[in-house]
Amino acid sequence: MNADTLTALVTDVDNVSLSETDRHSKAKSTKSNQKKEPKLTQSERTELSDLRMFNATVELIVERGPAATSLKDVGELAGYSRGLAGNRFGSKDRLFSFVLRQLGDLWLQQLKSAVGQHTGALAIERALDQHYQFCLDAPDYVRTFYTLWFESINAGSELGDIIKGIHQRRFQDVVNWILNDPSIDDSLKLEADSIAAQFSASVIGIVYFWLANPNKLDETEQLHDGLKRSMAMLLRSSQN
Amino acid sequence: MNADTLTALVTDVDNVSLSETDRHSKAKSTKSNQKKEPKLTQSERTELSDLRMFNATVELIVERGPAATSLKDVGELAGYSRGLAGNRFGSKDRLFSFVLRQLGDLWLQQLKSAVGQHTGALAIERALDQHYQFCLDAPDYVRTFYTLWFESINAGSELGDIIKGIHQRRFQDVVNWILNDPSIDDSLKLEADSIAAQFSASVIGIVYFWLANPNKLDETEQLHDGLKRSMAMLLRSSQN
DNA sequence: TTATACTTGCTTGTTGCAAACAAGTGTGTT
DNA sequence: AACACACTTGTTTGCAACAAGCAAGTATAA
Repeated sequence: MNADTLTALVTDVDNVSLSETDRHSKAKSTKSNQKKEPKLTQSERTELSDLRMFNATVELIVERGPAATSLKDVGELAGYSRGLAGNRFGSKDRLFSFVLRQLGDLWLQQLKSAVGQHTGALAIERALDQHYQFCLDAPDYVRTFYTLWFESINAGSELGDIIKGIHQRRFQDVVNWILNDPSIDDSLKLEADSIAAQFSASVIGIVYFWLANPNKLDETEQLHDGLKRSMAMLLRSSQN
Repeated sequence: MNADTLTALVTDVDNVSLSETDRHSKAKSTKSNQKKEPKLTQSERTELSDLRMFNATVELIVERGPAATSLKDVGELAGYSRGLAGNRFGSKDRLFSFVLRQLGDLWLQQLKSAVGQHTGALAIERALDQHYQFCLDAPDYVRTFYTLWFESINAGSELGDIIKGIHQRRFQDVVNWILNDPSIDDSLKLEADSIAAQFSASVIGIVYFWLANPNKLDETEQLHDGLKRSMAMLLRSSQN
């Protein structure tokens, strides 16, 4: 419910970033009010606090990692009491799930629009370009997203399921790009699953590299380009 | 110091696994003793407790993940008091560092011996075969290793440095395989770094897939094979 | 409009647990 | 015996989780 509104708010902004001032102007837009008299409805209040805690969580995860991010700090950095984050989300895990879901939706949506109606190698190229662009435009979001992604491998938490879902949707997109491309040989389409799996794995590997080497943007771009070329090669060849 | 002895102990075993019975027989091998009278030297005692805690940590991490693995549980599962793990290693982070280092050394050593004196695509093929074999032979070790690997991305801990070292060594190996292979074109050797980076990233991605889908061994093998083929293709082509 | 009952966002108090450290006990060592 | 070192036990601190309470928004009726 509120999650949608938050996503809308986030994606509203062209720049794919959301600063404190943005939020303020948004809050004041309902009426021209002075220092203290927001007069927000209840749902607006939760929306605002959700958004603030979302941003606080991203900030803290980028800064210290998820393990060192406490519910107390999230609440207080967001401008509330120590208890709000826990009260709202029930557990640290569910807070992270919330954040991950927001980011995942934003992500898939952006990717989809970047690819458009393209298929085959071209679709893959567009997706990889957008993927790299994301690392430039919203590094905090990408870092938070994949940090949570990687951390939840063995956690047996709710996070794992969400990630599986996101991964599955992404994987299926790639399969469809291959299957729907008329220029790709039928013999290759039989291996669409396998090819998509290889692509997905490589993307994960590249993201890991970027997370571990945030300063090496050149190499990160090279990896994206290299994967583009490898995939193009793969999709061009008709032999087994 | 003791780390070496432990590694020796672990690698001693052909099967690359270390069960409770193994440990027991090892302990008893010093003398034919009854139920209670080990008469171990001090260094043997620490070696034994290190080993037991190593195994306990692996078991708990595989079972619950690192976050839910407490120093208390490690100590007690290893057959000691709640405090030993903390006392020995100082912190949870350093315990994990210890475990990671053991596994990393074992790993690199096995890889190296599997590759032997081969170079180029053949070396890569051998390495990937060994890599997959590891997932079959010692899944708990591999899982623990990479779980810690992934978890420590943003942790700002000692783990990160160890991982960087392991990664660097592995990366350099691949570069050397390419540079030392006479059948590879010089123009490609100029890109050895880039190619090795792509390979490393793909391996990480594949491991991630396996961690997330421990049951999908067929697909995991396919991914290994696919990467082999991609690398062979890449190393055969002389064009840019 | 204003009074009253209800809902809900948010805060504060409390408990249990784990990490970290300090101080102690007992076992090999010289 | 005296020492050193492996190991245990006691204590502190901080966080997650939960519960109870407060305050602000919302609905209904006069």
